[in-house]
Amino acid sequence: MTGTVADEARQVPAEEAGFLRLDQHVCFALYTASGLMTRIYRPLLEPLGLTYPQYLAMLALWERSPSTVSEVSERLGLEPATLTPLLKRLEQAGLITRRRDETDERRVLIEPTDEGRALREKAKAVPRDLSCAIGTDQAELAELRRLLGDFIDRLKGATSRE
Amino acid sequence: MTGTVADEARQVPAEEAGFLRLDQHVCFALYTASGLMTRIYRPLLEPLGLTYPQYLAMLALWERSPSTVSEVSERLGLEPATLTPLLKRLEQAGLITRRRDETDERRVLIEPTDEGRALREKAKAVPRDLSCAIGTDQAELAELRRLLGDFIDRLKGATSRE
DNA sequence: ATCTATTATTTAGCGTACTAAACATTAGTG
DNA sequence: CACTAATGTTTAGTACGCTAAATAATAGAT
Repeated sequence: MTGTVADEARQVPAEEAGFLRLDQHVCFALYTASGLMTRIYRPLLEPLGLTYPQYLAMLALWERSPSTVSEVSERLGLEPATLTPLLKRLEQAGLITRRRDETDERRVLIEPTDEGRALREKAKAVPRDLSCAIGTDQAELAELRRLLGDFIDRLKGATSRE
Repeated sequence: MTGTVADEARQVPAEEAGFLRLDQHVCFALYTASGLMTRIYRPLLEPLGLTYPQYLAMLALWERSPSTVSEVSERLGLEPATLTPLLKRLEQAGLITRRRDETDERRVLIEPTDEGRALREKAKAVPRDLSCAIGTDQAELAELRRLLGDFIDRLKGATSRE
């Protein structure tokens, strides 16, 4: 089948190159984990009619609305230019409304519709189904969340300074 | 740790809803960390003329080549349909070659060109610059990588069973 | 040898995700 | 009360990333 990795020296000298190995990259582990995560969410979100980023946006809006595009952008760490088409699709689906703030017409206020709010009830099944699907140890999850939180803070520092 | 609950009641009852909070989602932490990571890589990879996924592909090919599209796909956890256009761009840039395997013409073999191999020398600066940029504790990084590895294994199990 | 099933790659269509630049509104200054 | 600067949103253009379906070649069984 794959022939596995027994003959790894097909290309790499290996004495100096350890740090260019894919497996050494934490970023690759994050990239992989994140991709797998959205892949697992897909079938769980499909009955809600949401993609994974759309689900995140609805989570943010269920917690706090109305919100401006900028607020949602800040919360999710996505550029406004990324959110605008996503929000338009949610509006198209009848889950949110977008309207100019009358007191400051630069802003666009985003708010779930009744239908959008009702969806929240169905969404409650998602975290349950998920933790059931991946059968995860709560303590390990908490530890992972803590480490990721610290790491994210560090990354944010690096992006803002650069 | 609810943290900033000051005005949280704009929308959420909060008694039952803890598990729908954005901050409770490990997937969101992964999503955020992964996004920040590629954002930090961007300026480091720009002088190499690579995007972040292209960098991952080159790492895989520097370790082992020639590889088929499927092998790279398997290694990176990306669908062949995602890789084909990415590889075409790398070919366009003169960094790799794509040719049919003459012994099995179903396969396409991918291999770095001389220029692609030469790029590896310049790439050595990237992990250094990165760890410098985010100034991270090695022990903490190793712990994060270990936890992520376990988590990824669990996720892979979940996707294959579904 | 031909038919079928399998494997491998590509195409088509949708939905993020980014940067840079355009556009619109507001706020501050003379 | 124009003028400029700042703020907020959208558009344009490029590059992932997925699923489903189309295409192509091989391997196995009659």
